[in-house]
Amino acid sequence: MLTPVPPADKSMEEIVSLCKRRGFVYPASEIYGGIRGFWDYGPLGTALKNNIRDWWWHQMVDCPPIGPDGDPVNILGLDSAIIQNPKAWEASGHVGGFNDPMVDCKESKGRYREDHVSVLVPTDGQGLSYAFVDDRSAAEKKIKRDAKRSVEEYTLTELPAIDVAAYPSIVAPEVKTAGTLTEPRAFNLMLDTYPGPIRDEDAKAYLRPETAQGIFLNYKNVLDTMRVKLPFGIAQIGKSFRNEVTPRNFIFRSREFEQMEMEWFCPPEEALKWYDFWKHERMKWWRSLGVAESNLIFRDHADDELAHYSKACVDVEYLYPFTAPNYGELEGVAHRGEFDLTQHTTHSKTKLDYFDQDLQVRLQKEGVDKDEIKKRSRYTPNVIEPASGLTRAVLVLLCEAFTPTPDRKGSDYVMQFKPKFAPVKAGIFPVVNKDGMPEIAQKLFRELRETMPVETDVKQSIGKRYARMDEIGTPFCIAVDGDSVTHQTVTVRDRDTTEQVTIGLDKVKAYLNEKLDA
RNA sequence: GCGGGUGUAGCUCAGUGGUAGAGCGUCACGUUGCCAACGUGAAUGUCGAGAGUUCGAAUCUCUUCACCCGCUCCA
Repeated sequence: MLTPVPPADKSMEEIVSLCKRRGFVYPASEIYGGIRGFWDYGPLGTALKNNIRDWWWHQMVDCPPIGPDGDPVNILGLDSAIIQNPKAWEASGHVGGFNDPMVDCKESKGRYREDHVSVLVPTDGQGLSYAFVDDRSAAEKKIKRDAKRSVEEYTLTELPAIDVAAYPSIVAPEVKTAGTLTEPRAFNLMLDTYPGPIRDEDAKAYLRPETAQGIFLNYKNVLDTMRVKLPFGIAQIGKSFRNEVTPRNFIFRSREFEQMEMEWFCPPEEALKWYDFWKHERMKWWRSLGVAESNLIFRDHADDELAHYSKACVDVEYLYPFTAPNYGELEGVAHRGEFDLTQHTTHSKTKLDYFDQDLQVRLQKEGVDKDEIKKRSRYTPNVIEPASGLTRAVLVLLCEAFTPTPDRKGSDYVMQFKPKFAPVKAGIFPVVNKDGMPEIAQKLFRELRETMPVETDVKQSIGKRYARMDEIGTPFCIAVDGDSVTHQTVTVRDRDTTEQVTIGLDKVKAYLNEKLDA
């Protein structure tokens, strides 16, 4: 068995190079020089991604876990459009909140949101102005010390109200000299597009920055058409797009990526229970991918870190080679309260509440007052959202599986994917390309490929063929030898131990199926 | 966005102004009896892109693009 390698000792450069060399991930539009923040998934990367995606869907939608009270949970699938009515993004807060113009300071290298910067401007218009973000006293000190004037002679103005032409006379926060601020630049976090044959500003629409909103937009449809009761979930997997300021770290932060999100709708008083439930279910799921426990942690968000919509949030984090010894974000489980449904109710003028008939009946039995029942049985559900990156999951499995093998003669790397997620499940090789062996291998190959991705190869030495399979993480290699001809047996080689077992030719399929199911 | 680094074959890299290279990988043929064996042969490059200097540029200059590291940002 191979010794596990700590993520900090793995080289991203080697991982990226192996991904290219073996067809996992290519730089997007490489022949044109690439494009920042975009990546293409090659044949093996696509297979790996699909395997992870299918497992998520299987565990989330088709065969979800039993809930905290011992009842089966109900989650429905959805595939909403990438482009929605732009008003949806105003309601969600993405249009208003993330188009903030930023100013840079050439001196301090600081970057500030324009609307966060305040400026003390001399009321008489003579001399320099002094800017600050939080620390007004620092600006006042500069006034006394450098301008040698009284603070009373200045008027407080917000930076957005100041003309760019006046910037040269502004002393930026944290610096002493004036004129170091650049003009404000808009950072559009959403990519936009113009549906329709004519480019018309009024037709501007956005590529979704998250799949979640498509779920909220269809909450009422699902409720009206699918005979569901609270609590229930809606799950969706799909592409999202964000204008990341700095795409970095291979496929970790890219401008086009794929998400797996589930919105869990529940009565407000149950929200914390479900938050806790999904938090731990999600961690279980990540472990089920074959990720070592020690490489995964929870990180609870501090209150001041919480997004505008969120009441509580925890990240599942992974020990990426490029963040080590720190962990980096992988999945967020957020308690979104009723924020989203309320926002969309307000903006769309469509009721997105829930009439709880079970509660109505229960309250009637308890003899609760009629008006009280009416009031309490109609409410806006709370939402718990486990949201993870599918493309980040691919990255995690690539990093986790990547194992340099200096001890293994000739072989450089083994990708230790759990068999369930390996792009190729088995290689079928005649030990030599003669004496009836290739024919048997070909027959076995044709039989296995009916149900699973397998490869066969008759060229070159057997060792070389094993090593090639190791590098793409194929868990099993089946060698057809002389005994296959005389006794109808083959040997199955384990990728991680290189140990071999001899089994009957007719047992191969069952043997592999058992291992792949684990 | 800032600072630093890098860009030459699929991968790793050598090549500092004068004919485009190596190792590995890939392919073909031979060999083969379980771990990148061996032999012979072959293909593969607009030297990231564009412009300039020069008789001549992978090499010098400028611009640009991409990647890496550190800041910054990250609903």
